[in-house]
Amino acid sequence: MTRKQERTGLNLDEVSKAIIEQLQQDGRRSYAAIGKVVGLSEAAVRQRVQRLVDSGVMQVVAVTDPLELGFARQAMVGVRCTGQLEPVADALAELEEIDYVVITAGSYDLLAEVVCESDEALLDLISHRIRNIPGVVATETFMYLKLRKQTYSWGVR
Amino acid sequence: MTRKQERTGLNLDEVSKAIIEQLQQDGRRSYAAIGKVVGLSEAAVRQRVQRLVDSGVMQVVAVTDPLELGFARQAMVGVRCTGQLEPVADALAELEEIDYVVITAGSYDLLAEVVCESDEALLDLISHRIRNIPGVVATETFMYLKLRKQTYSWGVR
DNA sequence: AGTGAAACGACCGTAGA
DNA sequence: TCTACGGTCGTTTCACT
Repeated sequence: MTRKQERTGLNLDEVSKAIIEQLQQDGRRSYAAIGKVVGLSEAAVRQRVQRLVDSGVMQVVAVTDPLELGFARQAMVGVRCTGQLEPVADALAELEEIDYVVITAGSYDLLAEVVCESDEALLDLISHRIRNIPGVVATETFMYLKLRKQTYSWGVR
Repeated sequence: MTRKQERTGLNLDEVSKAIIEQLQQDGRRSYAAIGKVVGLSEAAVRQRVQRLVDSGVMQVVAVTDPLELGFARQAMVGVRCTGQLEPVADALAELEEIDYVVITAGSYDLLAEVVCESDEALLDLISHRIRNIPGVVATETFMYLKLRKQTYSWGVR
């Protein structure tokens, strides 16, 4: 029941939401410490986290700041295509400088976020590798000037 | 020295990269287990992780799947403005349905990613709350049809 | 799904190089 | 910035509900 709810995204209970919230604040917080906050034993918290991860609702991962790692150029690239969109999305997804690919409805067929070391690397990526993908007919690039908000707290708020 | 390198994003050493890689695979992996892989003691790994987090290079957090949590509508919204961009970015950042705000150079001044439960919630957000922000003159919405790639592995690849 | 208890392993502070 | 070490706390397993 709760399994089903978690798998289908409906009505995750308050305790699991509270657990997710704790791990959004600090992914290494101990199960025991979380248990004290949410009112559950350590083992119960661990089992719930396990279920949340196994069912694909949540994962605990390291996220890094591209700027701090020397990736000074970021941009969103809007892509217009002919024909099927999935093969183009797949080709974009294979490029290591692209961390995000989504098929959209709107004046672009796909959006891809790119992370590069330099303008030259960005130019090479967009001009040669992206625009040479079969089916791509046009791209438009939105250079990032300043990232203002980035939160991973979906569904808890 | 290495501190400075980490803070400025230049030449994070191979060991720290390996530690980040381990934590990208599993943010809860123990320091001791990471130490075995990267060839360092538990305490050394702990100290390096601490430094990476303190310096803002990395954080370990829970990330959730909006679809699994019942947020069925996602979109990227391109925003055109008059005047200063920062106040508009700030206003967008305050909206809880918006998880990502970036100031860009291109045919939009800002891009914002929105996560909503339903079409009605999305309409209310865009039509009333976003478009009523002072300085916003136009928006364009790209509804997400399918998320194809999302990676947090910047800088390790 | 949850608790409690005991053995084990991880974490943390500190000292020393 | 690393290792070594001891005390404390967290995790794991299991029996039980």
